[in-house]
Amino acid sequence: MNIGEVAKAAGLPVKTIRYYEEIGLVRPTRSENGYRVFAEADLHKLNFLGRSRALGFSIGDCRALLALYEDETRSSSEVREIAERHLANIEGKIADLQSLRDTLAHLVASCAGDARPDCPILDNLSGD
Amino acid sequence: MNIGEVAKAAGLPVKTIRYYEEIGLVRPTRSENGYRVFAEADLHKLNFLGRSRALGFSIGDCRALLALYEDETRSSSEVREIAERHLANIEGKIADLQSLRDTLAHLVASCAGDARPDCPILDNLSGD
DNA sequence: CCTTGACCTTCCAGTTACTGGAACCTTTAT
DNA sequence: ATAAAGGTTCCAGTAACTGGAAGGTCAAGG
Repeated sequence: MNIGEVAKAAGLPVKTIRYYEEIGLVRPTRSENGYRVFAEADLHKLNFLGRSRALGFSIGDCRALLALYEDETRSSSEVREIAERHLANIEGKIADLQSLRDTLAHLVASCAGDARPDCPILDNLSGD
Repeated sequence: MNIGEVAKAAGLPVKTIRYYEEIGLVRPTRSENGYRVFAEADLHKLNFLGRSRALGFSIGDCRALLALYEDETRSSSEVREIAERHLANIEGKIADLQSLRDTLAHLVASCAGDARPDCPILDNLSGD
């Protein structure tokens, strides 16, 4: 398969796949004309990467997950650890954002949002 | 005030303040030796920026908010619009992260996390 | 007077994970 | 013959800083 075909099949942009090759996540061969040639295994890897990224795993995590996936002697605890760390991370982000949201919601609610210049939002930002 | 002093007062890293000058958010004068000199108004601005950034506003939004803050003829609706857009943005992010979290939590819960290689997390990533 | 240490300066590179674009080559269809 | 569609490489840009190198300035101590 050429890159366009594999991109469509994996649901990833062509550019992204080239980038993944550049950082060593996939290693397509090359045909005589210099075009990348992807095997089924490469497509499988790209699907794996697409799903991992969609779950928010960093490229580093994806690399580790892929290595574990290909390591028959892995222990599931290694995988789980990565996922747990990521989960904790996400929960932290959610908490941060919720706190931001609450603050912002209060500020927005307190602001008339009309033609007058008085604005509790600006008052708050400027230190009350 | 020199940059170190104002940094401490505003609770921002020195590097950040230099960066803010570079992108035109503050315009300290210079003393004869080339050192930046910050007035009270600059400190006030930096505090404003610090609070805005802490609420998650982008630099672009911060610039707009600062301009509105300094514009006596503003209407509070302009401020409120920026805040509302930001709030909606954050709510979108929260929803995305919550969905990720739910998926991840299920996956983590389904994985034994022991010495064996069987792993529902990897199964899921590889397309079941 | 000299040195030491704390500040200050500028400039360059790196971070994350791509994305856009230019310049150019290959293949396929008309 | 040519034009469209697809491929190639390489460079630059994104957001908002952050780290580090090389070097100037200033106040205090011996």
